[in-house]
Amino acid sequence: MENYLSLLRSTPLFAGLEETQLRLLLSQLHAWTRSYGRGEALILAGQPNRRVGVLLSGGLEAYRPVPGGGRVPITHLEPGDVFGDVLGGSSLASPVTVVAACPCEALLFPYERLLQPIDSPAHTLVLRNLVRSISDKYFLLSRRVDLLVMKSLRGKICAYLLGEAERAGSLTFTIPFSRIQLADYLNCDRSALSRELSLMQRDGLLDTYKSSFKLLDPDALRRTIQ
Amino acid sequence: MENYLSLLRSTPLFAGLEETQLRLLLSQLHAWTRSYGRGEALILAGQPNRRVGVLLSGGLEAYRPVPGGGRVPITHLEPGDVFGDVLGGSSLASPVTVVAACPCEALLFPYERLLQPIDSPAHTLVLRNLVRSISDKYFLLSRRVDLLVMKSLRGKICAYLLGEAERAGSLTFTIPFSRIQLADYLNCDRSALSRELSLMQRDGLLDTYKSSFKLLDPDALRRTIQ
DNA sequence: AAAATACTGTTGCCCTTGCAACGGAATGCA
DNA sequence: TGCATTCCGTTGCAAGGGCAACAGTATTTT
Repeated sequence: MENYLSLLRSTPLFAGLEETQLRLLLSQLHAWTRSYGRGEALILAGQPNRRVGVLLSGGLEAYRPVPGGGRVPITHLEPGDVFGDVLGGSSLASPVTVVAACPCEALLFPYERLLQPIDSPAHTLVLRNLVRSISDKYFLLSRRVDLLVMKSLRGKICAYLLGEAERAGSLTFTIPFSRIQLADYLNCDRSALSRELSLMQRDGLLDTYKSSFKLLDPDALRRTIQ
Repeated sequence: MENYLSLLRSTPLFAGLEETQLRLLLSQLHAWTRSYGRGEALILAGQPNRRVGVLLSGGLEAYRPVPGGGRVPITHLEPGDVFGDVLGGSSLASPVTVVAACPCEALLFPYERLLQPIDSPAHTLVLRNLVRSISDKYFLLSRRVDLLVMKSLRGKICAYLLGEAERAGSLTFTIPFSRIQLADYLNCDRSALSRELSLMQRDGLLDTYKSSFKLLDPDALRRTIQ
């Protein structure tokens, strides 16, 4: 854990803490670290989750299993990202599953510790950070809804790609999805996605090869989603 | 505001506070009350929002405007419900609009006040309540996603009605939507919704008149969503 | 290197569902 | 009471897109 103090201080949850503050807080929170193998679940949908975690190394995938075997990808998690925070306090079953995309290490601590009566400025700060972190997750999910409610497949694709371009700050970018994953993300059929991407290339809207995209006419894309 | 102290003490945000604590906290938070006329917006999508509100009387509608003129209903708010909490801290534009469904009164206070360094147990408690409140909103949105990703219209309807039946604790219940609103909520065409409901009645799955529903074969509904 | 597996593009079929138009019922306004 | 408006169910039409099957390429395994 010592090796990760500087990483932790740059995470959304522990931002703003001095190293000594952080060290003390971690012991107060009864935090520990654990390793996970590829494919191992850190949070399992359908089961309550009473811990907060911060990813220290590796990568995680968060998705929502849907009845019928499908899955709705939520997000990728990278070192420094927080997970389990949204489930806090509630003893309800988690709606999401979080699995290790590769061998990982994570910092964990019981959620109650965070919500216990507060006795230090550091604790206060972290609680405020927690609020921010959960809000961010809400916004992320909210953006998913934007895609899901688009009436046409092309609309979904346009909205998604424009968002990615904006995030990348460039019209040429790489998405973190394979075709299959992207189809899951957009909640559409894989072959239909391939077909529509082909048509969009034919229409001169974009170029794509594997996970690389180049938007040739972003204004046209914007028009199709109005 | 005095009239509403007991209501406030029963809200998710102020639960657990003594009356004197609450009175003091409200002044520390610089809280005030305001009235809104029917149709007036309390939060406007696209604009930042720096306040938290608690509805004291009347009713609110929260929805997400989507490019193209449509809207995605999020939830109804009733007295005691909190709004604006998810936007907290962030100065980003709000993704949701909250409007008064009828003449309303609301308690309001600046978000920063909540997040300022904490000096009282009451403040701590409210902050913990805030975390819970935001989490609940996340779960609510998450349930929306469950409906939106269903592949067939009948699946959406089944999932929605089963959820409402569970909430009501009965197979006979009334939904808080008109047909048009329900179509918006399920993100489908109104006439297609009417058609499918007719077919489901023909199939002996349910009875419906206006906003009243009676599920005749809940197991069959469960099977269709698998 | 060969074989097996996974990923992606292509295409035909056809069902679901969005769309538009219409009529009747209900509600609100004058 | 009469008129205007809104809401809801019905239906014909067209097409968007899900589904399945197949082929080609990339990747992994033995």
